[in-house]
Amino acid sequence: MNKRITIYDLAKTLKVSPGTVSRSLNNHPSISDKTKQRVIAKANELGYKINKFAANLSSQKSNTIGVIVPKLNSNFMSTILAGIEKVVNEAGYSLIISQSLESMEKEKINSMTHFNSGVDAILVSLAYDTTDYEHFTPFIKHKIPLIFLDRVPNLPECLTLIIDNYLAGFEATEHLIEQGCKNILYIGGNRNVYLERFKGYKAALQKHHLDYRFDDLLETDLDPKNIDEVINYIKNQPTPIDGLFVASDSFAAHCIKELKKASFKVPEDIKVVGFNNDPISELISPSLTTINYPGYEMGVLAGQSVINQLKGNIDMQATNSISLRHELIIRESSTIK
Amino acid sequence: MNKRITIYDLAKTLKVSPGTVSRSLNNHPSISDKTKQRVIAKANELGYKINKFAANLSSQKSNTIGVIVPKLNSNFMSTILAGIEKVVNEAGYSLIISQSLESMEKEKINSMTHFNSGVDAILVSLAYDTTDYEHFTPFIKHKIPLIFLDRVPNLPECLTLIIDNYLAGFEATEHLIEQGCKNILYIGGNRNVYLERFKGYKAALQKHHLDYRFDDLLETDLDPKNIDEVINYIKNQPTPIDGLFVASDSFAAHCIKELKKASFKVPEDIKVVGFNNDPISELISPSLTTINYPGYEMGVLAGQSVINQLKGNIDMQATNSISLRHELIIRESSTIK
DNA sequence: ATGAAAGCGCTAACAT
DNA sequence: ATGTTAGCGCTTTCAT
Repeated sequence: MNKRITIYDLAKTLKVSPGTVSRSLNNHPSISDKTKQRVIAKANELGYKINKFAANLSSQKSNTIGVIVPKLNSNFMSTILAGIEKVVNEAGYSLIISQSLESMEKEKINSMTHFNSGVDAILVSLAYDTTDYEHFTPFIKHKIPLIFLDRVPNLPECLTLIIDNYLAGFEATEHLIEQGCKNILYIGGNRNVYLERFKGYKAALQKHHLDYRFDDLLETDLDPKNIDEVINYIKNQPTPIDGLFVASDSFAAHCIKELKKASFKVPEDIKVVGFNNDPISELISPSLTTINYPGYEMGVLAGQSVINQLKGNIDMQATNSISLRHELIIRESSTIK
Repeated sequence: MNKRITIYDLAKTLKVSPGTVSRSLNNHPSISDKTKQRVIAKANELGYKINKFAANLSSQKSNTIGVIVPKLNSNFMSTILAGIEKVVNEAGYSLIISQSLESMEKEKINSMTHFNSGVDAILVSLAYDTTDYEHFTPFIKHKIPLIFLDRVPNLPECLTLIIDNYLAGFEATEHLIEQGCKNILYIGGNRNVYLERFKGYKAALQKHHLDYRFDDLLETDLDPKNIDEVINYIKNQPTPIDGLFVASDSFAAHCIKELKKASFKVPEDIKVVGFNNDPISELISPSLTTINYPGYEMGVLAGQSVINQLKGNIDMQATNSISLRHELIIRESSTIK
């Protein structure tokens, strides 16, 4: 194995100083074009490869951005990640991705790891579980850009990217009401984004003088294995439920499937609205009315924001919370022709 | 800002050498328990944090594993990634993930980046586009573990994780034949895994003395926007097509939807088999017969393999290709009760 | 069991 | 425009 070429080797063969080599390779303005060419040519010739370990140590930067998401294998999250990766990759950064698996403990460990690895910035979508934010203070103290997306905390120091979950929940619910539903059930969590959606749901019902319905049972984690409980609950209501606002498309799709099995007709007996505009929503039948959540755009925006902060392009003090536009997409599951 | 504590600070306050501190922190056997305790206690007290940049430079390892996938936002890939992340995270490694966006050029750049960043190992699923593998030779030359999954090249030096796409294609097609299909169309690519599936399809038809059908048109990249071409093709066949083997569930779901719109009956007129066992497959109606592709398991196995190689646990010379078990899952889209 | 010290390869401040 | 040099903070070999 031919040993690795360093800038010292280049310096020696080119009869210049290591500093000149370093600057040439980094396209430093104070080096003459001629020298730069020479250095670069020789570097290619000898197959020089930078040693990032040394560069990182010296500059105390890693050109690396950390990401912590609840889970990788969800259409929504992987779409966001795709957007982030595209933007930061183009800007010359790499992404270190870890998942909290919805556990605050793991989130803590992951953020420690990221901090220790010396990420230049970090993007986080919180675990469902997360109740305190102590584990992010190292980033804040060291002025490492910290951006939250989708599932965000109340930390005034950080940029957060969200949609208006409250309003989205309100619109979804009001749409059901407008379609004639009188007895609408919310299925989803009651924290963070889910809490906001729930609040929007309640507000819409109140506005229209309807009772809201929520059962602990239905603070499901939206895992398909809990579908039976939900269906049983629906079956056993004295006043029949005629509308469902489900906080995720995937779970909504499972609901529709099981409701059909249980001989409910969707949308005739029960109208359903989901959330996210997951690809699944337009493929099931009836196709699912849902809230479009611009995940890819959010990822792109997150990427751009973090790059801006790293480049010092923008004074982020001003904007510390950006809300993306959502949209109600009306399909068959909530409308009768 | 209180400046960062180093091992020198610890050494000074503890009146030991930096070497002792370093060894204590790394749980080196030749340090007495007592000293270790003292060092660790003081480290916690002063809030010592390791500087990975320095540690990496010194040890020339990063505790980092690179991953290149065609795209992040596919259910299949993100499921694999979830499996990988879980395993390597537990083993103390971080994942640097990048996407080639199905372009060999970007794959090249990404692999250079990973190489330069000093990843300890790299996992790759090839771009559809990739025809040569030069860009992986640096890893091989430097004996950096290189593992391919799903979309793999013919490189005898590397471990590859796959399923038997040929056999899966064969079984999917033979299942359609057994259900009475005489005129079966393949929809998918004709490279790499898709080529294998296509070959399996052809073999099944040959075995049963049927003609195979394949049109350039239908070397679609399985993007929903191409669905119209496919449907038109099907409509315009002199002998009606009665079976569809589609190389992805998501595209199969779109096919079914559009076929229904065009008043074809699935499965009565046309039977359909997909590929992957995407969550979508059991939610559409009719539910989709498909090949179960154990993505999460493949991710876990990839993670374990790479950890084993890094720890030198296993002699991987012997096994350089592992094939996971797939499974035909028969649902409504291909069977008439 | 511990200490001393030589790197690891690059960056950047300072000097020329 | 280029050279010099002092780190960056840790690991690890060699000595004790």
